[in-house]
Amino acid sequence: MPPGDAPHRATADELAALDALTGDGSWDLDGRAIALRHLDKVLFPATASTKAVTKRDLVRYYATAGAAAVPFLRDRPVNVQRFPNGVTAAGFWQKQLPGHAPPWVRRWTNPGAKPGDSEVYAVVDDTPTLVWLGTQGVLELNGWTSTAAAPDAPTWALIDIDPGPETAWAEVLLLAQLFRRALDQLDVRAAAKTTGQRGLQVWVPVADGTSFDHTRAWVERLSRLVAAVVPDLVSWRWHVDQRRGRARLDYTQNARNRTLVTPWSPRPRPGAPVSVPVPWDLVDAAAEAGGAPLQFTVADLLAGGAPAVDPLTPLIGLQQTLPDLG
DNA sequence: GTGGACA
DNA sequence: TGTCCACAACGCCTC
DNA sequence: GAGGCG
Repeated sequence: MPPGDAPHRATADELAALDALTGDGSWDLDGRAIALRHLDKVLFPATASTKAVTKRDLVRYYATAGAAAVPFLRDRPVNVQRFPNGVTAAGFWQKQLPGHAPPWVRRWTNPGAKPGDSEVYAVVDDTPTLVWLGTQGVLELNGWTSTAAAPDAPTWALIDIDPGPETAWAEVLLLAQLFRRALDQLDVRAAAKTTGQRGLQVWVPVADGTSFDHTRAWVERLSRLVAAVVPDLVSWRWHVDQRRGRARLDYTQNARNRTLVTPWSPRPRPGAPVSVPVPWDLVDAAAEAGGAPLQFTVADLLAGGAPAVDPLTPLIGLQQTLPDLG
């Protein structure tokens, strides 16, 4: 699929065919035949506030959310977290694409792989590939920050607000707002997304050719400026037990083959939370409400409960030079 | 979820 | 034939 | 250099 083309979103007919499948079968999605088994297997058990999510639900989610998620994955190697027996059983990371993947899954060979390293990565260029990963029990996708064409050149600078055990959600929101204020003053465009857990991230699009050394140093610098405003909320200690429960602003993810969870990826946690881009006005509203939750689940999104606007998609490919921070 | 290495 | 097993690993930091 | 950290 050429870059810029809208990825496929499952049609009503395709979804009806998925619902009608009993037992093992093959599902035709956008011209690709996807083998499906154990569709009623529970991958996320029910919680007090959520219903169980089955493999059929997950496939349906990927088939519909692919239209939003694939633009963030396209042309990038992907690292995945797999839970073939559901989120309550042991899972594992996978980088190397198994040889039995369908031939239409795009492959990228890492020229920087050392002996013993993963060499062949999947590239999620279309919705059927995403759905196939779902059939393999992929419950979290981590796309590279750089592209297959230029693996040493990030396209995003990533700000990761990682709360400690003593960090309140309202404080996470405050930190995000402080980043936003700083970015506004610098005339830098960026958008936030939930992580599906307790943190928030701010993604900053950067111009082609920017280096990881540059994005990492820039995010560290900006994070230290923000932390100086609220020194009691942030710790710069390396060891967890020396952070006194405070938040960490983790700039070190800005490196080759270091990844953060992809927008619209589920998280392998009870309730099937999803990492969702959120407009700044939603961050502000949650903060003004004293720390109202900003949490979206697979079930919420299947029911059409996403924010009305995805503020991150319009930033894809924005050629932005990071300003000098003095 | 799947294939490969063993018994 | 069945059962066990693998399926990631970089840069930063402290000691 | 080893090991924690994410």
